Amino acid sequence: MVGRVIRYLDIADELAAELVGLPPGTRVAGEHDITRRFDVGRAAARAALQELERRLLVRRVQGAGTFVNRRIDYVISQDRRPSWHETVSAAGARPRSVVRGVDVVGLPDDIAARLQLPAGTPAHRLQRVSYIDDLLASCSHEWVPVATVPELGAAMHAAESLDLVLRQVARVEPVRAWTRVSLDVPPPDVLAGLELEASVPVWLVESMSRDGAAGAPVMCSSGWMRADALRVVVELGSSSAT
Amino acid sequence: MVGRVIRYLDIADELAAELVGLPPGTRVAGEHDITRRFDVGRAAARAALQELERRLLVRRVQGAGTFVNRRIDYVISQDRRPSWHETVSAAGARPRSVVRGVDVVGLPDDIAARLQLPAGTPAHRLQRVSYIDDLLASCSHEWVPVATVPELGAAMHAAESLDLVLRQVARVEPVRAWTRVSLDVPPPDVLAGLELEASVPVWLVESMSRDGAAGAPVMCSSGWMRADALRVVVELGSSSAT
DNA sequence: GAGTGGTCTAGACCACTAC
DNA sequence: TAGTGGTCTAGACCACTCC
Repeated sequence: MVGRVIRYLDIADELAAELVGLPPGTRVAGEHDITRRFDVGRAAARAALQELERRLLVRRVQGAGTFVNRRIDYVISQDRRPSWHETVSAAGARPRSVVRGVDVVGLPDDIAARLQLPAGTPAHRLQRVSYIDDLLASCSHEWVPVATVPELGAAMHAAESLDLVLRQVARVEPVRAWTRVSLDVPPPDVLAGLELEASVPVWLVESMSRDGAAGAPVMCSSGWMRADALRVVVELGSSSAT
Repeated sequence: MVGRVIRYLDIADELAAELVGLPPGTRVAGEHDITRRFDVGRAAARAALQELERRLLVRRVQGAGTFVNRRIDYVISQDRRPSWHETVSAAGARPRSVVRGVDVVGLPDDIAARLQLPAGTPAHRLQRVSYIDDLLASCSHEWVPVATVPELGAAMHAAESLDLVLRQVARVEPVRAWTRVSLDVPPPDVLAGLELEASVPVWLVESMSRDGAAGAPVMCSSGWMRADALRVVVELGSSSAT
C-alpha cells in the first residue's frame, strides 16, 4: 500500500507532514518549488496544493503565495454569549469589526416573524463585517427594533460590540433565545460580501435574543462565516461532560 | 459586468440555470459534451463541472458520469428525536442502515467521560453505516453500557433502529441529553469508512442520551455524515418562530 | 519587475462503470 | 467495449501582490 499511483496525493501527504506545528501565516512551498522538488509538471504540483487547501491546512492567495491556514473554533451554546473579539483573541489572532452601514428599515417578513413583530415594524439594520487578522471572515446583518433603541448609529460607530451598546444604551440584557446554525454554499451576493470569488461552504448562523430570560425580543441577526477560517461548534444540552 | 473573463464560471452559471428543477439523479452533460458545446478545452469543461460540484449541485462518479445532487436537511434540536429513516424518507429518498459490527469493549477514556462512567466499563460498541438511496452517507459508532442491555447483537441485526431496541428490549426511554455538532475534514480512516478518496468536509455529530429526562446515561454516539449529501441544521432554544 | 497563483489549450494514459 | 471522470505533461497567457 506504500506505492500509491496518484502522485499529487503522495506529495500532499509529504507536505502535510511538514506543516504540522508551523505557526499560521507561515509561507509554504509554491507550485514552482514543488515542480522542481518532486520533478512533476505544474498540474500535479498545483493539485497537491489544492489538496492541502481542501484539507484546510493552507490558504492560497493569488499573487502572494501559499500560507499555513488558521482555523478558529467558534463555540455556540445556550449559556455562552459569543463574542467575536473574545473568540478570535483567545485563538491568538487579531479581531476586528467594521460597521458597513446602519439604517432604519421596515422589517421584512422573515425577520419580523423571528422577532415576533408585525412585518414593516421600523428597526435598525446594522451591516457588519469581521476580520481575523486581515482576513474578512464574517459578514452579518443585525436588526434591532427602533422601539428598543431610538438611536443606534452613533453608538455603534464608537463601540465594537452591539451587545454592549444594547446593555449600556438601551438598558436591556440580551439573552440568546433561539439560534439556528447550518452550512451552505451561499448565493453570489453573499460571496461578494465576503470577497470570495470561488464557491466555498460558509456557515449560516441565525439568531434571536430576548431581554432577560423571557422578555421582549430585542435583537435578531443573520451572519455568514467562512468555514475555512472558522469551525463552528454547536452544543446542545448541559455541558457536563467534555 | 456581463462579459466575465473566466470562461468556466460562465459555463457553470449557464449549466446551473439549466439544472434547477431537475430531479436528483438526473444525468447532466459530461466533460466531452461541454467541450463540444462551448468549444473549449477539456480543462475548462472540467473546471465548470467541478464548480457545480463545489456548489453541491451535482455529484460526479468516475466511470459513470455527472448527476444532479440531492442534499437532505437533517435537523437536530432538543425536542426532536432524529431518525435516519424518517429524515431520508421525508426527503423522497430511500434510507438504509447496515450494522457493520457489534462487539463488547471496555469504554475508552473520552467515551467513558461522556457517559459519566469509569473508563473500561464494558459496553456494546455498534458500528453502523447509513445510505441515501445507494450512496453511503453516514458512518457511526454507538456505545451502550452492557448494564443497560445485556444482549444487543441479535436484536440489532433484526431491527433498524437502536432507539427502538433500547425502548423495547431494555425498557428505557432515551432522551437527547448532550449533543455537539461540527464540521471537519476527517482523518483518512474515516474517509475510508465513508468510501471517500478525496478530502471533503464531513459533519461530526457526537451525542449522549439519558433514560427519561434525567436518568442514567444509556447511549452515546459519534457519527460522520457527508456534507455534500446532508445539510445538518442545529436549532438551539424554543422553536417558536420559523 | 519578479514571482505568485488562476485560467486554458492540446494532447496523453489510466481507472472505473455500464452494457 | 465504449464512455466516463481522474491524473498528468508541457506548454501559454493573465491577474494579482509585493517590493
